Amino acid sequence: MWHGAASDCGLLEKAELFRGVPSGALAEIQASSFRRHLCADEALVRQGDPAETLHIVLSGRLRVTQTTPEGHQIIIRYLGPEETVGCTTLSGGAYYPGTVTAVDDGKLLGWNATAIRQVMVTYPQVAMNAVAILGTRYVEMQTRLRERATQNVERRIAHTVLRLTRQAGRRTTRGIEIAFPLSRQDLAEMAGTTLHTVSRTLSGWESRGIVDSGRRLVVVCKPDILSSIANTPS
Amino acid sequence: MWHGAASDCGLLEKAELFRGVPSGALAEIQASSFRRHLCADEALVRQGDPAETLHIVLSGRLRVTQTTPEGHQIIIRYLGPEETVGCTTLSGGAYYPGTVTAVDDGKLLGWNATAIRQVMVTYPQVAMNAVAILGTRYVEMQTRLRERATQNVERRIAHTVLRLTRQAGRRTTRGIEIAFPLSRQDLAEMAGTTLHTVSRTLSGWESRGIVDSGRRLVVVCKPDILSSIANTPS
DNA sequence: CGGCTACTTGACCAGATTCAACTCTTGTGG
DNA sequence: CCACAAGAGTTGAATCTGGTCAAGTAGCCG
Repeated sequence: MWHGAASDCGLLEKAELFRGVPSGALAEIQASSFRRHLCADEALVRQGDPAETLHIVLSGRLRVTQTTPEGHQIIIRYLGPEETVGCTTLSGGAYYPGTVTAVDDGKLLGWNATAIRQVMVTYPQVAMNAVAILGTRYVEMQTRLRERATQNVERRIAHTVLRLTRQAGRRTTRGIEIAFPLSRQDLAEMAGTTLHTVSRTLSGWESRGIVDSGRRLVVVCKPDILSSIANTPS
Repeated sequence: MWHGAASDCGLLEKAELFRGVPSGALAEIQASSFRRHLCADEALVRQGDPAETLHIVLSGRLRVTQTTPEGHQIIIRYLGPEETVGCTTLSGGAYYPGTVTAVDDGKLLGWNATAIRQVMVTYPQVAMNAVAILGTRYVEMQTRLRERATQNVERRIAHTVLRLTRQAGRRTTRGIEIAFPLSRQDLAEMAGTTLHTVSRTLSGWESRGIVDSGRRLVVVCKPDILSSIANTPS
């Protein structure tokens, strides 16, 4: 669907950062960009490095993580095609707050900090889009923080899985499948729990026929029941 | 210090949203604004209402909260002078994700959605500032989420208190005092715990001479020891 | 003084983490 | 092609942090 669909012109027009920008401008913007290929498990930016580039995803999927000094890791989010990587560069932060790693092989388009900031000043629509992107992510984080503070593990895992189906769900005969490799550990780092608890919870759901999961795979068979779990007060 | 210092001209020049904007532009921007007074405990915007206005704080302090359908509340942040209220309006969200209430009496300047979006398009610096503000808050939320996921209660409370001293700390003879009324419940809603646990924790610190707290009051006597608590792996 | 709100503290309990042992997949190299 | 190592997942048992319940004290305002 996404893969290979991007011809050489029109790479930018669908990107969330460049929506609504006139195509003449897009050509000029693209002229200042560079291409980047990324293999699975390769890091694009590292936590703590100076924030010097911004990328948009053309194909593939990336994972954004943060690691504490003690070595605990959490997953901030996954990014797919059309999305923006390295927002810190947009907002003028000095260092990347997290690490971005490829989950699949993928292609990206990149700009350095000064180039993209110049683009924002020249084309206000890009700046407006940037505001919208960051605003959305900010609210998303608020929601997750609230979930973490007020819900028990099962509900949080349910929410996490549902969010992922919305973001990267693929219809199959068995149900909605999360379209990239996702381990118990990954889910745990998103929901703020341990892989053991995730495993137990998925096992429970599996015995009730709500999900069908395997090695690095989750398929939601009964999304409605999962939503009701996600929304039932503990 | 802040109170009353703002004369009629130059209200905007210090606001985080309008930094670096030429003063001619500021006058024009201010012309499209309206004033608003707010009494303690009065709500400025309500969670779920259409996002129609943006404000900046001239004086006083505000609290941003989110409430779940079940009635659990969390505190997203406190806002003081120069800060921006209702960022959702900037980023084009349809509804306010949280409720903003006055902690003290205060004065604000407001714009409606179309006016402020027009300002951003006309003066790219404002849009750039908006990107910076949202970027900072986004990273802040990431940090809190990570804390919530990886640290025990005591560390989280310590971090919360330290953040508040940085944001609204006032030097006194006893130590650094948080300069607005702050109950155990408030701290609990920020650190993601219960007022009981906050109370117990503060009692413990008090007996060690680290803090000195009373009814809706927290004074940090030994900030260095508190930092070490905040940064010691559990 | 009485009523209200904020705060404190003890006892108990439970959800979730930790520890530990084991199984199932998958991929690799002899 | 099979063996085996490494990675991923499962599950039971013990433990414990922090929440819940309950009862009481202290400060504030009309």
